[in-house]
Amino acid sequence: MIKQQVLASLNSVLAKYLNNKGVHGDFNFTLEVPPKNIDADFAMNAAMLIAKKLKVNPKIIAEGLVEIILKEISDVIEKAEIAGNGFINLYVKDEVIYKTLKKILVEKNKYGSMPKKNKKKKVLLEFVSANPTGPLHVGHGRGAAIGDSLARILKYLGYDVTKEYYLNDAGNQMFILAESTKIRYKQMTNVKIDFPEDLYQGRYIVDIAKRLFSEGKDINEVDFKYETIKDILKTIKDDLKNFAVEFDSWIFESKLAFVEDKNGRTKVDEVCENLFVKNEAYIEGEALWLSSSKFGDTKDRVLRRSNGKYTYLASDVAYHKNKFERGFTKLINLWGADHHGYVARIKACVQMLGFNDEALSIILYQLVSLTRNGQSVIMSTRNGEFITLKEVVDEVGKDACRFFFLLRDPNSSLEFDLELAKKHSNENPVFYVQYVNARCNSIIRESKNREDIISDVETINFALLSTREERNLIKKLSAFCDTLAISEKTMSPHHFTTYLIELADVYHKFYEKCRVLTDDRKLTSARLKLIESVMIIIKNGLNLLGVSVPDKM
RNA sequence: GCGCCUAUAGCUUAAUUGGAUAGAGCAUUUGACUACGAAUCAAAAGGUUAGAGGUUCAAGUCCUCUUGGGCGCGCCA
Repeated sequence: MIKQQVLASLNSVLAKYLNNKGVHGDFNFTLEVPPKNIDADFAMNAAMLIAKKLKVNPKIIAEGLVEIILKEISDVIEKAEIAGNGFINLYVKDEVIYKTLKKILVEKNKYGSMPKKNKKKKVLLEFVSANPTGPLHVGHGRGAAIGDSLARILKYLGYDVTKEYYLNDAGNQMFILAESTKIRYKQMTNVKIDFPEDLYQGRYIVDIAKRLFSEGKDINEVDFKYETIKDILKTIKDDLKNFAVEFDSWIFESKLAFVEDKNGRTKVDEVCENLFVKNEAYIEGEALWLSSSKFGDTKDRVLRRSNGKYTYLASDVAYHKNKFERGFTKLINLWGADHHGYVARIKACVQMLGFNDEALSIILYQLVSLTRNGQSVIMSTRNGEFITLKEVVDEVGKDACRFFFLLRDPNSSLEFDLELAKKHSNENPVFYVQYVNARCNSIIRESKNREDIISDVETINFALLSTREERNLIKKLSAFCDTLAISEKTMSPHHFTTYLIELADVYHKFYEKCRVLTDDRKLTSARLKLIESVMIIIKNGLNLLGVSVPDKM
């Protein structure tokens, strides 16, 4: 918020300066937080950028800028200095800093948020979308955490977000799945039969068969595919719920793509014909091919096989068309990085359907590498040994698990050591952050014994918060808004874990140095307001990550 | 073989998207609890950002090459 205000003021000054010089064009200058050895609040790089354009010495530009800054916006900037290399170091007026604090206290859980006015930003965020062939594993958990947090952040910023889970229930994997349950069922009826290796081995299949068997239905009357998917889906939904992830919309491939209308035509028929007519698809060797190489794919892809059956890609094209038809203007797909080979072709499809390439963003997250006592654990839903999301959540808790998943850039691989995650100790950074809230609460509880506390925000003298630690803390609180901005820009929530850890660090330093409850009534009141703000921001930040905030630990 | 991603301290990693002396946590060493929670703080040590070139006022970040790692290359989903 401080940064935004300074930036706005500087923009107006800069526009005036450039206008006087007769220079046109955009200068995307930035305000940086300077390194520790420099005392200033912000550093601006505008002089270098302008100097480059005008081909003059940056120092001359900087001198001119400093002069006009001090003249025009002295209500915001206390001091401006030129650094040797052309940076302008800015010192923000105390009033601006304190105003932020007031804003946080007044706006509370809306601080930094935008009203839901961006109707044009109707976002469809599709994530997890794991095939219903087994419970979610740890890798899906990362996708769930990232997607859900991203949705929370975008909503906070005023986007109209729909979270969607797409179920591939139409492929021949489903046949194998149904067969797996059926054979398990048969084994229970004392029929001697081996369980083939290429079927799903997991225990959950046995459990489903058990349920069906206990219901006593005749084997020929049971719809194994339907029953198996039903149970697995329930498991998936339960696991997600325990992970604080809820979807707004569930889309079944079978229903979306393969249901016939009154003329006996499906959506896949429609979209393939459409592409053929548009000359984006052609027939060769009796198969229907998509000309995806025209739009950057490495080769063309089959939509309909020579045997007349559609590929997975075909129904996916229908699905993406459907997304746009439902009025979404921005599609975000969150995929595991092992699907990267699929990006080019689906992007090609979007363009062939007549939509802007930018309308679809595909975020890839690197898979979780799971280790146990240093030994890597192979994760496969087909294998006997795999670690489910539920197992990890049950062991380390929802909060630690989510925080852990959100700790890294999606594009960087995440090492998840089960033994380490199981440890319920302070090695986990989530405790470091939550501890801030616990400490704050403790002080608040203690302060309830006093009757001389000033609670009205307007009568508080914030100028008493004058130590370096206090000023740093307020500035860090204000950086909540910057974190929102960068998260939006990069479409990643991981900046918030980093931010909260940094905020916690600054808070603990403040805590050591500045005692809150003292004999000084006015100072105590001001500091109590400061920690109230800290609690608001910690809570807001953790909410965006889907992590809860205990008052006591 | 082709394509995408990636390489930062002993380990796990961040870096406001091209900015100043590359930040944290864990592990190691040292110090601080008779006032609000020591799940904390203060300090030390740890780096040629895989290597070599290039672009520019400025490169961990962009470009080229080399090397190591991950993943993907079906008329599977």
